[in-house]
Amino acid sequence: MLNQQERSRTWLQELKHNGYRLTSPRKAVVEVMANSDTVLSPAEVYDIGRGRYAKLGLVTVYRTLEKLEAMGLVQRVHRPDGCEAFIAGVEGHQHLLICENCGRVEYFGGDKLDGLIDKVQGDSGYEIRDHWLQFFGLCRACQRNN
Amino acid sequence: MLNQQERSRTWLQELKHNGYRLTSPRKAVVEVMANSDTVLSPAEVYDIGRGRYAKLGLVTVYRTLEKLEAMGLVQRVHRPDGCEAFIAGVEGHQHLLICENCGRVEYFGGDKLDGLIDKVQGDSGYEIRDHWLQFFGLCRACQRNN
DNA sequence: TCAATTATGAAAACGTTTTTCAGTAAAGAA
DNA sequence: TTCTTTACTGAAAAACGTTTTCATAATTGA
Repeated sequence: MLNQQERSRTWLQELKHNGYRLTSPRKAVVEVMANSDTVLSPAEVYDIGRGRYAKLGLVTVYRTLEKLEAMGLVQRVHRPDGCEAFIAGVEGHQHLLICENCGRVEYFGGDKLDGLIDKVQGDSGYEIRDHWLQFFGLCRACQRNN
Repeated sequence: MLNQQERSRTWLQELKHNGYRLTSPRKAVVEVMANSDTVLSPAEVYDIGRGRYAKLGLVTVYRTLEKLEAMGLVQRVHRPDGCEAFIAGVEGHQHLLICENCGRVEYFGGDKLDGLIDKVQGDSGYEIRDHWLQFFGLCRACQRNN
C-alpha cells in the first residue's frame, strides 16, 4: 500500500485531474482521510480537519467527501449502529473487517463467493449485481482492553 | 414459512408474552410488516399502516418497530443508499438478497464462510464476532421491466 | 365496572445533512 | 505580476428524519 504522504499527494493530483481546484480545506480533508485507518464520520473528519486548517467548515467536509466517494477514493461504511462513516478505499474490490470498538478497518480479498453467487442466482432467479461481505469484531488492541 | 396471517398472529402473541398490550396501532404495524416481502422504511410502514388504522402515528411506528426488532421479529436492512429500512426476519441466521429496484427480499442460508472466517481471523488477529453477507440485484419481475 | 398502568399521537426538540447566498480564493491569461 | 473569470467557501437557514415530552386515551386484570 502507498504510505500516507504518497496517498495524500495522489488524491490531490486526482482531484486536479478531475477539474477540481486544490484548496486548503480540501487538502485538510484529504489528509485526514488518507492518513486514517479507522472509520470516520463527517463530524469526526471536521474535528480532526480543523487541526490542519482552522477555518474548515462542516459543509465543505460533506462536499469533499462526496467528491472523494464519487472518485472511488473513499468508501462509505455501513455498520449495525449507523451508516454514515467513511474510510479510505483500496484498489479493486475488497471486503472489510471492522473493529466494533475503535473503528479500525482492514481489508481482505479472496472471493470464495463465486460459487455461492451462482447458486443463489440460479435458485432465486435474481440477477446479482453487487455484494457486500463484511466482518465485525475486535482488533488485537481492543481485545486486550476489553 | 408461515403464511402471512399466521405470522401476524404469532407476532401478536409474542408481543403479549413479552408483557406488551395489544393495541390497534400495534396490530396495524405488525400486519404491515408480517405481510410484506419488501424492505420498508418507517415512513412507508406509516403510510401503509394508516390504511389499516387511520389514526396511526409515526411515533408509534418507530416505537413498535423498535420492539419488534428487539424481539427478533424484524431486522434492519442496510443498503448502499440508506440504512433505515426493515424487513420481517426469519429464524436462525440467514443472509439477504435484495432487489435494488423494488426492495423485495429473499433469504438464503448455507454458510460457506466458516473457512474464510478462520483464515481472516488468523491473518488479521481480529476476533470476528459477526458478519454480513448481502447480495444486491434485480428480482425476476424487475429484470423484465428494466 | 373500575382502577392502575401502559400506550398513544400532537407538538416540540434534536441532531444531521442540504441548500442558499454573499464574499473569497484559485488558476489561467495577459 | 496583475487581472479576470469562475469555482469554492463558510455562516446561516432550511430541510429532513428521529426522539422526547406530555396530557389524553385505551387496555388489562381485579
